[in-house]
Amino acid sequence: MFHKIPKEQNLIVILDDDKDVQFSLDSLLRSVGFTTFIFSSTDEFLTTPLPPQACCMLLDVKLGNVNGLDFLEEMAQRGLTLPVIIITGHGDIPMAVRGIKSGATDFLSKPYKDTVLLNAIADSLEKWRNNQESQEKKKQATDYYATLSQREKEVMECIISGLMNKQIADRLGISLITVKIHRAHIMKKMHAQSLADLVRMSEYLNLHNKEISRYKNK
Amino acid sequence: MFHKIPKEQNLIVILDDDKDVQFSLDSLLRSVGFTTFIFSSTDEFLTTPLPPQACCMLLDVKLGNVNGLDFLEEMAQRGLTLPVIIITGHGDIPMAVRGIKSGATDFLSKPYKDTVLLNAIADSLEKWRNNQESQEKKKQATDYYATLSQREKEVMECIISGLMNKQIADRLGISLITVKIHRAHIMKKMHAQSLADLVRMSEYLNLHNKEISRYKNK
DNA sequence: GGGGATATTATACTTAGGTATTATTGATAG
DNA sequence: CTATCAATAATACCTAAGTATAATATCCCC
Repeated sequence: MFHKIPKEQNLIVILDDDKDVQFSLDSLLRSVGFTTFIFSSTDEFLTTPLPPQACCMLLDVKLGNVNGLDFLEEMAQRGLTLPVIIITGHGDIPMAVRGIKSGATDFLSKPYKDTVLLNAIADSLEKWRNNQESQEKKKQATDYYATLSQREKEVMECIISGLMNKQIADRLGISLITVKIHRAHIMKKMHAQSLADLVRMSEYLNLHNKEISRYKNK
Repeated sequence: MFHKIPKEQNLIVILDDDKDVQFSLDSLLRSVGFTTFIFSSTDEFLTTPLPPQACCMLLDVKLGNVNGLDFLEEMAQRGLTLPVIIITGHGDIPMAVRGIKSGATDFLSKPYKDTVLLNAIADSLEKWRNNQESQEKKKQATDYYATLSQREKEVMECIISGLMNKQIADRLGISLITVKIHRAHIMKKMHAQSLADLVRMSEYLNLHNKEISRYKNK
């Protein structure tokens, strides 16, 4: 199934291997003004670049020989943060529990009313909007961090641990002035206006030793 | 399954208005080494101080004329972070979805096997342990923050916004030296070893203007 | 082999941050 | 009424941080 990638807002991704379901979901969503982006398999979805306007996915539990719930967990592992509404023909409570615990924003069992689906989508949109900001920050922090050299990353870890330049110099076995230069580069590359800024940005990264300062003497 | 239940985490809270259910849950849990703390109503639970060993709650959906799911949401609003396993006699998917979305760690519909419940409790314990650390940090940060005077709180907001002492002095209309003194008091009262520490602690608080520094000139 | 990025260091200077001491004022609790 | 705390401020001193300039060495790519 080929679709031109929509450029509009409010793009709903449909991942379902049943043509009839695809058609009826597509009809409903288009009738209320959404754009759809339809996939029949997880592979098809994963190999297609997703437009940034994508704000919600409708995911079937039964996708050929792929379990939709397994796939949901795989998405999370891949860092795909698109809100997902799970739709299933034969759902039960353990399945619903697993789906929500895996991060789905809703779990709908057929038959359901159109309004229920549309409400679920509205909730997902809300969640999407709320996540956009922190997602953006995380992405930006990650991108900036990627431009740091290895040494700069080491110095940055020390900085956000609360170490003084002198201590950093000792730890890395370099001179004080070198630390200062690295530090200046870090602030510039990370686009941080202040140390407080840098520390908050680092919270979006996965830097480990955040608590060194708590164990240092005095 | 439970090789050893730590004494610090052995208390299961049961909130169910059915005496028979209370008895059977109590028997099962005691047989595997847990201690139980049984309540028949939400009022009874809310008015009784909870021992720190409490690590998990088993919550019935039907509590007289109180809806267990409503109560779960109320608990969250009151800041009660005890992991909750919902148990119900007549559950359906929407109910399960709501329960998990409201923060329950599991949703069990009768009849269920004992092992299912015990597994759910084990998972809750895991969650409880993971939450303990950040809960502790948040509580500590909040407690320390509460000891700050009004002026010190104002200065602290400026500090974590990334403002320099001079800028803080201008903004608050006080002298540079006074800002420095406030700052020293803040670091001491907050038990922060470094500015990075203070910024991270502030993340556990609900201080608003974290992004002032992004808008300052230069 | 030259250009560029990275890493390093030095000197010199400026600004920012932290500490100690002392002191005044106003409010509040005992 | 007095003691304490909060808030303010001045002086003086010291340390930490930041900036500018210049220089050296390595490594990799074209």
